[in-house]
Amino acid sequence: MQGLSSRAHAFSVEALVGKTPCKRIKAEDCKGERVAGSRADPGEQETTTAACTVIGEADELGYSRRACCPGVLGAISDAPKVELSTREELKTAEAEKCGAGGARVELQGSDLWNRFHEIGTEMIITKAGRRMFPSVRVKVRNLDPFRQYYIAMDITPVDAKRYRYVYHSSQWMVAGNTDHSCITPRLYVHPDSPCSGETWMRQIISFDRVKLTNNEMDDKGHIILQSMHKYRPRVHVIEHDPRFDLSQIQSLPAQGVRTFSFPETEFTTVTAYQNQQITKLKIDRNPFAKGFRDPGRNRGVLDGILESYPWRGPLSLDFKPFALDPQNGSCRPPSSCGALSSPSCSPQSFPLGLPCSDTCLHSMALPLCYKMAPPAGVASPRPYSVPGADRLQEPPGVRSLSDFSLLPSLRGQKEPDCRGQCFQVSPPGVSALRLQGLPPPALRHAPPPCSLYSYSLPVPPHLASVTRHLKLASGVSLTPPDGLLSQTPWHPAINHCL
Amino acid sequence: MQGLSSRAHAFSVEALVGKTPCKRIKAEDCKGERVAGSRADPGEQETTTAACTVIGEADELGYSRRACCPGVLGAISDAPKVELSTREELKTAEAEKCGAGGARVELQGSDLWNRFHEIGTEMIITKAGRRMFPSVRVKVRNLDPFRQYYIAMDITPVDAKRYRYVYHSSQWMVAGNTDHSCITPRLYVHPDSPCSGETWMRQIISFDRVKLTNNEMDDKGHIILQSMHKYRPRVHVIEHDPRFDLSQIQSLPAQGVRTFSFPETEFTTVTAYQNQQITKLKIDRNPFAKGFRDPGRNRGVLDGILESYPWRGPLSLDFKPFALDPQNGSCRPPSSCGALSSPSCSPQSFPLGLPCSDTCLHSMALPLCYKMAPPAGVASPRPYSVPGADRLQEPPGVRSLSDFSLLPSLRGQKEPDCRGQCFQVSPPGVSALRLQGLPPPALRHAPPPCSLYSYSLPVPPHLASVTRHLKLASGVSLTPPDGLLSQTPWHPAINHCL
DNA sequence: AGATTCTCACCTAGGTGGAAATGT
DNA sequence: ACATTTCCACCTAGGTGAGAATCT
Repeated sequence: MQGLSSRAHAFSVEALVGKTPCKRIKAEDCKGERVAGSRADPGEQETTTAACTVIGEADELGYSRRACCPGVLGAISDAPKVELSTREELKTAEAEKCGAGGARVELQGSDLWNRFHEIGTEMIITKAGRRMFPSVRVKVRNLDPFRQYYIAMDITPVDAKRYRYVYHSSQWMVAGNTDHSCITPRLYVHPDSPCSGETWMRQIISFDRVKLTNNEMDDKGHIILQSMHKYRPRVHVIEHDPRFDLSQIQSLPAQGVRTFSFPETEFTTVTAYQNQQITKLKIDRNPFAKGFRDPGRNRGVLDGILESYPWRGPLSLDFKPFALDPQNGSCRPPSSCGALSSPSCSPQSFPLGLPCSDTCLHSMALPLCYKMAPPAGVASPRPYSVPGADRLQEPPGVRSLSDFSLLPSLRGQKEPDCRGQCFQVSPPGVSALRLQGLPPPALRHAPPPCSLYSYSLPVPPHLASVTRHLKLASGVSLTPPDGLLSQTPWHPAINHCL
Repeated sequence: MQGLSSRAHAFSVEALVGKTPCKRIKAEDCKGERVAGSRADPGEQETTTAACTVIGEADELGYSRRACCPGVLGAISDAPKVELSTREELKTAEAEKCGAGGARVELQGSDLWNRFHEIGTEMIITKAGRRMFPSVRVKVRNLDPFRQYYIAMDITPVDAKRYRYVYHSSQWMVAGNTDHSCITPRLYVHPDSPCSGETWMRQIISFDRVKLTNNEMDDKGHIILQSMHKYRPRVHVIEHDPRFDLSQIQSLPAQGVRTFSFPETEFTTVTAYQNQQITKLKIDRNPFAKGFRDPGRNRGVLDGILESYPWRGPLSLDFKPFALDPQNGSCRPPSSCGALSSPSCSPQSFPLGLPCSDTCLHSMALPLCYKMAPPAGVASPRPYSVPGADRLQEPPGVRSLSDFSLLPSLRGQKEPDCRGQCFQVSPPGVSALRLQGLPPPALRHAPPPCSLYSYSLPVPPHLASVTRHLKLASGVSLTPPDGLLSQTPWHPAINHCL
């Protein structure tokens, strides 16, 4: 708890008691203003949720025709409201097919979105721009493999209300009205655009790099939102008409656009987190917030040394072959590995039995592998995160070996969007390759399931630095502590004494 | 010198004596095999060099028709040879116009390329893939603004020889023959492709993220080369025919391709640097090798403390508004600032008069500005590096205010290629914005030339860690040293005592 | 003996929430 | 009172050459 903001800590007591599902104002239908669309129907797709709004195909009215006042396009405060069902029900909702043979978009990571949604998702907005967490990731189906498409995202207001968080009751309350009508929502075109339907469908399309800002004068292309308002992202699939140059596309064309939104991606914009449960979940799941996870905070040097000690003897954890889902802050075994642990957890969460963030182990099942020297031929490639790696339940046929028959071409990676798939987990080339449909041979040729890459146990930098520079200053090599800290402490060659 | 490899140090003595221009085997003309092309003519374009080879326009023979044996396409060992002239002469060479109204490609950073070329450029290749340094960056002119183009790069053998570096004479000698004819060179398509001529021409097109590998089984899309061979990169401008889907382009189309190469970008592949002068120049200029620059290496804690002391009193250097050219490892003032220094240099290079890497100050002219609190409205945006920022002599009209009249659209940035311009210097959004042609308001509204963003003086991590964690361990705040180290040591609020 | 691979310390670059400071 | 901004420690991610180990 010490990692949470003192304000939230002081005022949001009720939020801490049990599951206390935040009494949210409302959860809306996906139905937009003048566009055809209907609420998502539950289906069998395990972890995806989609609500569909069609522009262009089912309704020839173009977005751009209404762009004079697009700010309220998504405002659906007067539309029929639907109370959110439980997480389990939402999890099985499925994207409705939009027109015969039309594109189908499935939200990836809906588990995580739903965990936030239950509490009441908040997104920080800053003047400089802040990424979303979770970010919007989708899978698209039913595209024409040979057509070119743009895929884009925007964020529309859920209503015309301003909200205020009441700490005493852990609730968001309406605090006033807002006129969004003069604000043109910015369209974020996915950097891979344009791209063939085949390529889009082969990858997870990620909007990781979208940034939100409250700076109305923003010139960096970020999505401009107002703080303390409710919004929902939308994903647009835009057929590329070769007659027009859409490379500078700034608003949706009048035709050939299919729009999708997902109720669980609704969020409230804030400049500082209001609900402490949100803070906690963000810290637990966002890899970049790892520094705020409980066990590691504010420790002294001695604590650090103790925690860094290789308690399990001369072995280091081998996580590399596991697909790390950065959106979850956790990793999963690529095949049939059993056992337990996560690089997200501090070392002492295992044998020392110290407390670990509540969410940090919940989905983890990693083996404690003994360190093995990586074979020369496969040491360098980093983990290969298969599209849908956070979806263990992905239908196996989705990515058959035949998908890998294409030769890799050197299409420059549009990174580090990683073509939407890996978010700085796999190296750029790996994802580019994936885009091209060719897996590393290590995967094509049945990789040993629990092997072989040494995971760099996060050496607390203070320890490394302290020991290293005490050494430097004194001219004396403090071999034992340095040994404790190195990734391969028993390796005779690593103590470079200066 | 202590940073250099012991082998090079031991054997390459001759290379250390004065300028000793490496007696290179040969420097070749740009003329390729069966394609029209001619050598670059010197011109008035200050720092760019280009040799041009045309495929498609002037010669309808397509690359792909000869792709059965493309490995030797670029082999020009039998072509007329031209001794390289001095750096100054090369600097003024200009890209020849390829056909009436045809594209013109200019190499950016030819200064740096030439410095390497004089010595004999080496590029490390590894199994995992290694970036090039310098990387290929070009500016394209004379495109049809309204047409779509792909821009791609490949690397072709200069000859069919294998080389060996003779340390005693600091020379590369032929060590055997090689048959490249069976190897299809991989085509790296710039990630921004396809793009309108207008957009291509507005940016510097960078191939920063290209990686070279010696792994013939590479599946990550890197360019596969053989070690100890000579190569030269080529840049291709490919007209996009909307009738064909080039999104999976793997080899050059038969028509509509213009190919350019630059003599000074020739290099020899190595797995470890052979010529110590190359090592030194790489370390001096590549920001990622900063850790190997002389002054900072292998210092004790006391040295570090001394060096970190703000000798010029309570002021911190303000570098942020200066365009940092990562390819040069140096920065330049955006306007008329005088004075001197570079973030590449350790602080003590100024008042202490300690030795500094020879190249690290040579082009620098930075003012010592007193720290000013950044105005709230402009603090967040990072420095705005204008295309051609490493070209002070860029014709001013190249980027007039009228270029900035476009509205920024939210085209997702294809980063961190930074659309070729900034290489992780400016934030992605800034470069995206730049792409869209709209500068930050701070620039539109006449920014004070020498102001205002605090540059994070590189606090030696050992010092920060030592003081921080001694504090943590003892519970005592070591205010003075911490004050010395913090970015704003005189600010009362930054000493967070834990 | 020479070429290659591997691990490392040390960088760049930038994404987190906390907490103090600052608006409003 | 509360919203916002700023700065910071602490992360992730990954690009360097050095140097030892290993391969050929």
